[in-house]
Amino acid sequence: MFIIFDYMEPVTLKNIASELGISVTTASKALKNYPDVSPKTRKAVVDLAKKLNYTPNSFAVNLRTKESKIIGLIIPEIVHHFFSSVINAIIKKAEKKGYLVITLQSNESDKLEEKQIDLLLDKRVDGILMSLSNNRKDLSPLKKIIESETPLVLFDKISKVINCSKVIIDDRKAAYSATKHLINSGCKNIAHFRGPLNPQNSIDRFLGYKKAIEDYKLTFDKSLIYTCEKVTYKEGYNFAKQLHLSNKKVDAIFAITDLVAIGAITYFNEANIKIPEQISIIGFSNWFMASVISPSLSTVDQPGNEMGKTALKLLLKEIKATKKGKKIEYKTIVLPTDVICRNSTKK
Amino acid sequence: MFIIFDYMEPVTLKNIASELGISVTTASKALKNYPDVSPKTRKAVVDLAKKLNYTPNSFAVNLRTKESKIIGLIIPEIVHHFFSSVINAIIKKAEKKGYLVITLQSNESDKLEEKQIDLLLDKRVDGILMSLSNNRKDLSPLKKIIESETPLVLFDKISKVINCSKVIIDDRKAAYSATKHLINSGCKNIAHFRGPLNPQNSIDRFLGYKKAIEDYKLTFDKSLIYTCEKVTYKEGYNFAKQLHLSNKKVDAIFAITDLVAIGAITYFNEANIKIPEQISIIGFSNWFMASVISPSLSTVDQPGNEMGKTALKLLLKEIKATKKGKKIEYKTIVLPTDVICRNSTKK
DNA sequence: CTGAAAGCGCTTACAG
DNA sequence: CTGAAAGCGCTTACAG
Repeated sequence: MFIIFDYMEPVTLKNIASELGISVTTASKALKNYPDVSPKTRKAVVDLAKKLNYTPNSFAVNLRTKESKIIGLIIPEIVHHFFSSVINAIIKKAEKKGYLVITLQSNESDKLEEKQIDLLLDKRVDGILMSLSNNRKDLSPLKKIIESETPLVLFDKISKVINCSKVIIDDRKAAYSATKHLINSGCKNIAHFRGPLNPQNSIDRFLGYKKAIEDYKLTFDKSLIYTCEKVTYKEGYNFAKQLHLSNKKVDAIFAITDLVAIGAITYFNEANIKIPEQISIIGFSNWFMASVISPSLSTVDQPGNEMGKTALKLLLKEIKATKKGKKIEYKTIVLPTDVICRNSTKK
Repeated sequence: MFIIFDYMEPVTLKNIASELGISVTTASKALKNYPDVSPKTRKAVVDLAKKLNYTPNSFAVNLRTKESKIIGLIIPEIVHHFFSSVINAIIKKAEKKGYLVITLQSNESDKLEEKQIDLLLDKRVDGILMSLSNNRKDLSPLKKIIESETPLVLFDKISKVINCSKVIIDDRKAAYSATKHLINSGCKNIAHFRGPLNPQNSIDRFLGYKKAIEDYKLTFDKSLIYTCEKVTYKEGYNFAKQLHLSNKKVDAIFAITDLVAIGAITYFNEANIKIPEQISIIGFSNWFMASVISPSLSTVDQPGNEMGKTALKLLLKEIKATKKGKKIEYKTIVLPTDVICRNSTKK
């Protein structure tokens, strides 16, 4: 045969068909294992396809099947151990299931988050996974996703009023356990470095803290609540300093996040305040660093991997159901957390 | 008018055209600002498109234009501060330029890496950005990318023999500076916790270390070289212990990575060895944690953000050139690094 | 200024 | 078992 393919042009079904003197239809069916193709023809097609390194043009496949085989993921920040491990789990599992993942980072900006939702919808991703930015108040962008019939699963930072599947931890309970751990170890005046006022997350952790204080007959003292706007290391450091210089009687801190807790630890180390003898500190997330800082940080383990996996599993199920035109029933899955005792709290 | 669109069906150009009684061609041109459309028609189309929330079907656009507007990114590990910040920069900048990013993680497995290359090529991404896994020896998968005419830019962990653009730091020089910093502060017996034997990165850092030792007339001692297979915290910890128990005369360590350095710091802290008085430690990367650990870790700043931005910039340029059928000239960009002096080394 | 037509590369219902 | 035809939803060269 003297048919030569320009090696730059990708091989198409048409090439294969004409090379073999058969129709595009048959070539397509042969490669897709349709039963109504003779073994001989099938073999010829498969062999030639392999020889020419044929791969179906995904643009054409997408257009025909109306599926992108892409999942969109929007998170507030990648450079954050918890989210890194969530992404990780999602990407890995998606790949196994034949999906690729487009990741976008809202940077805690609700405007950007909205644009990113539009980008993903325009791209016609098969489903969207989101952890909301702290400032999200207007929920219409989320409703837009749902109206577009694109399956949506929220995880970690969710909105209770949006009607979709969710994967979360019980922040209130987890914060309760963390505070209880401090109380059980003998602490009586426990400060809380909380997160911003809006996100459900930080509200729940605050409420869990408060509940524990009250249940165990300690006095809730509003002046021991410090509100981190950005939830940074720096804020942890500064509030620790502020607390110290205020001369308030405090023997423990429950911080919204390990990062904030580590900021506090750094300050107290510098100020020569002994942890946990003079002040106990417990964080939240079980970031890798928590085990490495000195003293090592007691914290609440937040299962990032598990959360990513679970969220993706739910999403894929909904994608499948949607494709079949089935009604989706939304689930909210609550993953368990553990308090991890290290050296920043007393035994 | 009584034409009603099923609200579930996405709006197409055809819908708009028939609603307005014009052709699809004209509707398309109107939205794409072709000059040969009357202002009146244009306005009608644009208004209706807006009213109906029309967005072009990207599958169709992709198929027509043969562009996916997606960039593929393969890195060894996401949960790693340096790569997180690279991803970050890439995603942000890509978004601004109208591209979305599919991220894949090779997990240091060359087999997986190959599969992922195929996935991205099958997806017909417009370009690929890669940082190679440590085990990459067979370069044919990379050549496959190049043969497919998909622009490829390697960053950080590259292969010198592959003919494509690259963004790197001068690892040898950076390691030289780090070692020199130890020497200048009075250290004479400097151990090196190096990376695996294969990756160029770890070879170069080793060579930079060795060069500095020799230039400054210290004796290079092979027994002071410890090779991390996985470049983990644990290895840093264990080698520090091994080194300590060996009773070798050593007053400094240059570690391939902050993570390894922090492992070492943790061991020495536990063993009550004073840093930097008894042993100085310098790391590599300037991971966030380096500034927070105690003592804070001197290190080499590796500009992740800059690297991500630069790599993407090069890639987009090549994508544009390829589209125009222009010849690409490959560049290798070397980004500057700095030694950051903190408290784990003497002044 | 407008539109008919071709075509991107597939998939699949249908006819034979 | 095979293939002609329609169609997914766009874009664009071309004719008028």
